[in-house]
Amino acid sequence: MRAAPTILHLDMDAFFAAAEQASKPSLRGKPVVVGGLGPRGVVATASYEARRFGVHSAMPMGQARRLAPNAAYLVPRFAFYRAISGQVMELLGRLSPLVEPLSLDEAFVDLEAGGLAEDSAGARAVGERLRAEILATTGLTGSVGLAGSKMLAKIASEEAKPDGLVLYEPGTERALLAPRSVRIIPGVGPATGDHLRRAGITTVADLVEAGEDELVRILGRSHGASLFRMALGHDDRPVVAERDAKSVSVEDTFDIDLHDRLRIRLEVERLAERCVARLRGSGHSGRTIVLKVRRYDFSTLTRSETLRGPTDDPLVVREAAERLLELVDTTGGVRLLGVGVSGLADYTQEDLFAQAEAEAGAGVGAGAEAGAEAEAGVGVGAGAGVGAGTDARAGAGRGTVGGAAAGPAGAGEAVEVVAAPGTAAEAGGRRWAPGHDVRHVVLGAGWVQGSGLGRVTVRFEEPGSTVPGRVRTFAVDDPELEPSDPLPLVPGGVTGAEGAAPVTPSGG
DNA sequence: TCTGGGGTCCTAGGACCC
DNA sequence: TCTGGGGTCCTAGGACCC
Repeated sequence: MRAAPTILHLDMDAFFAAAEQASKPSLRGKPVVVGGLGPRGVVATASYEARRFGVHSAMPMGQARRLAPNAAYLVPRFAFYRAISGQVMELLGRLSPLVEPLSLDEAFVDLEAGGLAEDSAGARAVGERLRAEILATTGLTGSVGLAGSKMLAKIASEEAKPDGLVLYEPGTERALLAPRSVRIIPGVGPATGDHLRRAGITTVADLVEAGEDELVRILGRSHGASLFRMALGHDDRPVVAERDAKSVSVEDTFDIDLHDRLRIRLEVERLAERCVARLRGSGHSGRTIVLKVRRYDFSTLTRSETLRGPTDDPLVVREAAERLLELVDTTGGVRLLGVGVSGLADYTQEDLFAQAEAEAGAGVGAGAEAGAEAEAGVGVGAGAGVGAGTDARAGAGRGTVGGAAAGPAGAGEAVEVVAAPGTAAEAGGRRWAPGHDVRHVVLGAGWVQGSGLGRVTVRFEEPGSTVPGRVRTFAVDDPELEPSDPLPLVPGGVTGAEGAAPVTPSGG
């Protein structure tokens, strides 16, 4: 705990959805939902307009579509978000050497370590200036919480949303927390919340009254003790700039459950290769290989194997994953497979044991780098591409509706951005995923509004314009249309497409 | 149209060791 | 011929977070 509110928590507002609205003028002020569009997709972020319909993060996409049928549904563009995140983190880095990113859109900053603020007034000024800089640099809004501890700073930023700043004076913590639900404390989720409720504890004041011994009895040593401290407003966790990664993993949920044992094995091999590519990309090796299987009934199990020493050899990881698969009964079907590596060594080291084993096992590791590029840029990510090939497509594609084919969106215009659920029309290896950027030889920059039935519908507009652009439909194999990189949100800004020449938005 | 993907931390039992 | 007490490693599962 510190005497001045010099721990800052920044949380960008509806980040993915806001980034999409900033880059697509026709979506501003409209409900936008970003997430997996497949039959098993979930919502990653809903814009505030979509939240009014009851749509929220982690909700199954099908449910979101029922609640907000006229919202725009987009696939996430991670490379784009990462670029914006980089700009924001850069601004935070100017405030203090101690910046702790929690995700692409969230971070703690220790203002005391930065020497920029030593009292409430100073901290507030820094926070407001930061918000202005973020808006000017990215075109997006973020909310700021300031307090004497991480927990309170985070609660403050939540309270500040959207587009606000809240500062809690040190000393007020207990009174402030007392009437709130136990769920406001980070680390208290649905299960712990239920557990406590059954014990008659629903508010933070109840936690304090219950006392540490009682909480330890209910929740266990570690959780109980830390929860009691939090309830009192005691939290002296430091802002930590760099934390070493502890594990690397990849997983895929399949559009349709997998039954064929050979196919399952093939997918495990592919996942192992992707996992190693990521492991190597981060400069690590690891000792423990983990296979994750989610069955048809959503029950999830893991099997792991620890090697004698760390490895980053694709063949070693793949063979371990295959051995682990042999331990799992997959009758009934599999909806998810995952491969992970933990017990990371913080440097890539040649592992003699693993090498020897590999050499003994089979012709040494060719085919290794294969999956290496998989991660990069593209950002189509999220489950797409998984079911490719054999899996059935759900239903016939409802083609994009161009109801709004021309002109500015009048009030009430539905922004229909829909392809056949879970699909992105594909032609010549090109995927027209909803929301992704394209360029037309004649008409210029635009984005995919939807696709299906051999057609792709594009709205031609750029971040800088103030009115929605016009919509045109093309054949998916139209040679004049090609995928392109994101345009900067503000003139001269970053695009997420390294090396791409920034294009100044029209009218800028 | 029920439930993503990438992480972290904690618990608990058994093996093993001193 | 009924019991030890830690500490550490490994495995499996679960809660939680964004």
